[in-house]
Amino acid sequence: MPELPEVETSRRGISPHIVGKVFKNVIVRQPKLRWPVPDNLPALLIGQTLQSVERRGKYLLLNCANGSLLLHLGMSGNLRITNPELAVGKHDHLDLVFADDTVLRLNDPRKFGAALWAEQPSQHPLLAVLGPEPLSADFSGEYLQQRAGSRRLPIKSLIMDSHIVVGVGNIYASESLFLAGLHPERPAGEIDLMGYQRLATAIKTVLQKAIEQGGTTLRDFTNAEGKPGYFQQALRVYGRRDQACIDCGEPIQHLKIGQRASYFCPVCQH
DNA sequence: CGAACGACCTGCAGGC
DNA sequence: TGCCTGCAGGTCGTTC
Repeated sequence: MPELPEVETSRRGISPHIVGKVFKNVIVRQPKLRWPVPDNLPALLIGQTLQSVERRGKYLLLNCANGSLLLHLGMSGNLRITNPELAVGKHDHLDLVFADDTVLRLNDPRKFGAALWAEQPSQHPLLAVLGPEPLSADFSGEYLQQRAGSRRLPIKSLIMDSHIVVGVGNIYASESLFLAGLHPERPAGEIDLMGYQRLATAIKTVLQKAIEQGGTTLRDFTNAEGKPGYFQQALRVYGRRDQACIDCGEPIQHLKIGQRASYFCPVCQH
């Protein structure tokens, strides 16, 4: 489910229900996620007040006075607000129960997600190495060009590297490159400053728009809502193999780049 | 150092 | 209906 807009949407969705409340119970049903869920997580959280919910890249930080719970949703993770009466389903791995019986529940079929503890989140090894937030002023064409140096890596792989910039997943990478008119296989070191400025702007535009749309995702999310989401209208290339380019009519092409499906217009992108 | 690739895990669609 | 293959929003760790 999640790229940055989906994680941000989750953050905004859960915050009002849980911030300021006291952890009453922590139920770990499946500790084997991407990394083991710490044994002492209940002891760390119970009795603490949740002070705020922040996002860093695709991580959510549930901040308490004694440290932060880091949540990552992997490929298939989902958070929702529920209550102790509602039946526990398959892949409901973690429940955070608050004093008023509000429950924040993590469901993650593929178990690529994570629930970790950090006393100082910014120092945590997974967070300390992350690149800038794409919507911040730190992220610019100049920055991208500087990080690209003379690397031969395909540009799509570069912008999906969280050490370079966080939050650009497989869908939005294809979409951003289309907006910027850049071929996804272009070696990063070959792109000039103007190209990088277009790309940085495109990434910001695509992510911002997706957040505004509520970060709708591909299958599940839209079905549950019963509405056509952001993607049906707004995806310009992703998943549109052999369909006409919205700008020039040429069939959208499909490639594997770094093991990931990539979509682009061979006429509009160079 | 950079680049490529396997690994983690489940569910689903499509072909036979 | 059932079996098999390939594919899916992420990203770390290993190898060359």
